[in-house]
Amino acid sequence: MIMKNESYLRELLQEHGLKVTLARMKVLDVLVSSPVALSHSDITHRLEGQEIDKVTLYRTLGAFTEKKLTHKVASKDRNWLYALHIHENEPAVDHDHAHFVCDSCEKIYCLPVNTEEQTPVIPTPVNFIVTSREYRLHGMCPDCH
Amino acid sequence: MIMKNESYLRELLQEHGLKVTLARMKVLDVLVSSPVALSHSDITHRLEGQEIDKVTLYRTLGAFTEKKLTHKVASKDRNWLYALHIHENEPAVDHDHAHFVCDSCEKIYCLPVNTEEQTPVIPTPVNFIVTSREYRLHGMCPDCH
DNA sequence: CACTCTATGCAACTTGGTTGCATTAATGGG
DNA sequence: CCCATTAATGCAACCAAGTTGCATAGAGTG
Ligand SMILES: [Mn+2]
Ligand SMILES: [Mn+2]
Ligand SMILES: [Zn+2]
Ligand SMILES: [Zn+2]
Repeated sequence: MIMKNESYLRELLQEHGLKVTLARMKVLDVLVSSPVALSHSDITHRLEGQEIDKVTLYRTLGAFTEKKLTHKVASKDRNWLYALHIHENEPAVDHDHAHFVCDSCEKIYCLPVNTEEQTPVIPTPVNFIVTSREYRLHGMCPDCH
Repeated sequence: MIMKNESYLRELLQEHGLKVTLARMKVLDVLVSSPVALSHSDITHRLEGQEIDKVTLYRTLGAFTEKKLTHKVASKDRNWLYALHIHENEPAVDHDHAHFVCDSCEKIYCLPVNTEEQTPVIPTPVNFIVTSREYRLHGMCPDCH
C-alpha cells in the first residue's frame, strides 16, 4: 500500500474519535488524495487489488460522515459522493458550502465559500420558514475545457 | 375515476405532443392536484384501486418530462420527484427555478422564481466556467408549523 | 497478555429503476 | 366507421445502490 503520510492519516482518524483500522486507513488514503467527491464505486475502483468488503466500505463512509471527517453530497445520478472536510494545508470546510458540478465529466468539487456570506436574493415565500440554503453551480471544470 | 377536468387534462397532453391514453390521464390527474412534487411511489399510492403497471408509470413520467409537461427534482433520499410545469391559472414555470424543501415532512415545493434573475455572490472559482445554478431553500412548510 | 467491545465480512434482502419482448390500443386516412 | 400503422402497455427478468442480521476478527485498554 502506498500511503501518502501514514501517521497523518492515523492522527486524522484519532482526532475524529475513530479507531484506526486497516479498512479505514485505506479509504482515508483514497479520500485525501482526491480533489473531487467520490462515490462508493469510485473508491472501490481506486482500491483495486486491495479491496475491502462493500458493506464495510458503506459503514466506513457512514462513520467518517457521522464523525464529521467527511461530508456527503448527492450526485446527478443520485448516489452519494464523499469528500473530506479537511484538506492538507487548507482551512477546514466544516460549514455549509456550495458545490461545483461539471456537466461534462460530472465531477463534483467543494467550493470553499461560506454560504452565510453569499446569500442570494431568493424572496422567502409567505408562510415558509427558511433555515438554510443549498447551492450548486453547474458548468465546466478546468479538466474539461 | 374522479377527474378534475377531463377535457383540460386531454388538452394538456395534446398540447405537449402526447397521445391521450388512460394511464397518462390517470397520472396527470394526480399531478395536477398536487401542490408538491411527487415520487413514483407517491403516485402509485394515490392511484390505489386503479393502479397502472410500475414500468408504465416510469415511462409515463419519462415521457411527460421529455415533452416538458413536467420536470423532475431529486429528493433528499435521492429518488426522483415530478411536478407539473404548469398549474391551472398560474403562469408556466418553464425556466430553471428554486425549490423549497421542508425538513420536517420532506415535501418539495417549486418556487416560481427564475434563478437567472437571482445574482448571488458566489465567487466563480478560477478556471471554472459557470453556466447555470441550482438553489434549494430548506426549512418548514406551512403544513408543518 | 487477556478482556471487551467495536469493526469486519458474508449472505440475504430491499428499493428504485431499466430492458426486452409480446400484446393492446390510439390515431389518421380512406 | 373501419382498418392499418405505430406507439403505449404489461409482464418477467434484470441491475445497481444501499441495508440488515449475525458470527468472527481485531483494536484498544489495563
Ligand atoms: Mn462539499
Ligand atoms: Mn420545480
Ligand atoms: Zn469536468
Ligand atoms: Zn412540511
